[in-house]
Amino acid sequence: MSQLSSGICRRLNEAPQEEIEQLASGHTVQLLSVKKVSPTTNTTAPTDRYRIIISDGVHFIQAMLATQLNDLVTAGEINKNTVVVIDRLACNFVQDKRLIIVLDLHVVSRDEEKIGTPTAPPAFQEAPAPADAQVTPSFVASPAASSSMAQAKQPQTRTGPPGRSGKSVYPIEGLSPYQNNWTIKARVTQKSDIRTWSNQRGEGKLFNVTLMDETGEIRGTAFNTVVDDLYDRFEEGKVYYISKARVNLAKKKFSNIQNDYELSLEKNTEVEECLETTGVPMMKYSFVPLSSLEELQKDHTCDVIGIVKEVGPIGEITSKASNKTIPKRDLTIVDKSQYSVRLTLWGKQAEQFTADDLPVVAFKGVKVGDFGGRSLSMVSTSIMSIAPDIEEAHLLRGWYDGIGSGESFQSHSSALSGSSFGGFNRNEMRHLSDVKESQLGMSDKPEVFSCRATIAHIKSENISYPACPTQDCNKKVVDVGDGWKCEKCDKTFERPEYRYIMSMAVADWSAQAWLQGFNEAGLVVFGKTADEVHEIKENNEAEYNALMAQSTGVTFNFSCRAKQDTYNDQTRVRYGISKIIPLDYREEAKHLVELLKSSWAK
DNA sequence: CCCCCCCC
Repeated sequence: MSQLSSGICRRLNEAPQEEIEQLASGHTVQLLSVKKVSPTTNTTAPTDRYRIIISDGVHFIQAMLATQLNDLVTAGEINKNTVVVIDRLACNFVQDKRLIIVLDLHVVSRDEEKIGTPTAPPAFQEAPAPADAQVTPSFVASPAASSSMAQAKQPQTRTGPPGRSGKSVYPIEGLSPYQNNWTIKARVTQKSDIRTWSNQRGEGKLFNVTLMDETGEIRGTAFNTVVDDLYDRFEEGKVYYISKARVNLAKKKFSNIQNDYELSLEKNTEVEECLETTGVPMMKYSFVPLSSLEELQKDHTCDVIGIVKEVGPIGEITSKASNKTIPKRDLTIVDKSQYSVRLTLWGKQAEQFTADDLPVVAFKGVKVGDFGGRSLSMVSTSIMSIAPDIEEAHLLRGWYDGIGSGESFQSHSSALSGSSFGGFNRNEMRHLSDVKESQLGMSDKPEVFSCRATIAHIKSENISYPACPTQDCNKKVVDVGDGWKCEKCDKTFERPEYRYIMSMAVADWSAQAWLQGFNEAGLVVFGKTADEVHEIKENNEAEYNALMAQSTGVTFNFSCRAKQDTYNDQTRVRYGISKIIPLDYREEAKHLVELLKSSWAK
């Protein structure tokens, strides 16, 4: 049985803030409960938050799990009765309540019984709240109800750690709207240009910064006169103490920063450069190989690192929406996965990019597009770093200068890959009922979708046609007695080459649909050439029927093209097979495991 | 209070 750090819960419940954060590390506690906090009413679907109850065997207290630890819950690493060591925590004071946030922990043991019979610690009276406080928040208040609390004044009695008088440095991960007396120490990883806007609600100007510390990232925005005050104070890459900014709920739709909140930099916001920058990381990347870009959904963001193999000329486009002209420049980057992808720079970055010495460039938060299969584009929150001093960059440099420069690179637009050119995209799988209900293909242009379905029936009367054997002709040829004539090639051949043209009913759990398949589909379904099957059909009806029977009931992954078609004044959608892939059960199982681990499974 | 991120 584990030895718990008895007494720690009572101390966490009573100690003043500056002591709590020093109490933080090394205490062994048992989790009596790990529960998701009921979602807030806002519609932006913030990250899940977990409330935990920690016990030292004598007393128990409530705390919150930092969202960066959510994976521990979803992966089943921690749950009821898990014994853990708290490595780091933070404490928020919300008027007379304290909110403990566990920032880091590690598991000591699982499958324990509840240790001891812990009780709630004796009531403890915090320093009295100021008289102008109006709201008494519950333990975890809804962020929607937070604006009045964010204004609540708090006693300023803290002394803080050495290095900065009167201020304790607060982790970005722990920031919330419930408290306004904090100072973060953060690196500016990205600073936008000053942007102006004008709409029915008014006009103005703004800029954004992305701030990062060891615990997380947050976006900060300044408007109008604050732009004049602060824009020149921030320099990308430098570290600042920042305090007295307002913490608002982030509208996650508009940014890929991993934080439910964002900062509004205001008139009285304090910004002070910090030269002591140890422990403040330069940048956090999560690189994806260029080969796997097609697994990402269009419009999602990702981090990539590559060699800039080609620098396109500076160009200009005219935005359809705003009618503005914007400079652009396309780069082609390649990586170890032996793929290449086009990446577009905009504006100043497009104009100023000159590197022609095949540099390593890292990109954070670039947007995935589907032009040419897959493409990448810088957006305002993206960060480009030329020849960054990180391990991945050095490895890539070494690989390219050694063997990479001699390799050839696959582009996403090749017929073999790329979702918009007949590739199968697991992340954009549709159910057949959904395909039909959403009237895919009813618009002017064809639309593609992927699905998994089982062959229920193959129209067996006519599955192939006699085709011209000329490479890439494929036209139907006619029997002219002494041979087979192709009108297009104006040639007569001794024998045609049969090609599949088949119509088959497929079904998934939701619906059935008729799919049209051509030669490639037939080869996969029957495992024989159309010539061979034609031969069987002519000579052995029983064998032909057996082949048809054995080819039904088989499941495939498909990628299809839905297209409108008018025949006899009737317009309907036809689904063409652009790719048919036999199931790889190892691959399917791997995907299911990933699905079980994801928040979807909850 | 923005939130557009463009084009082919």
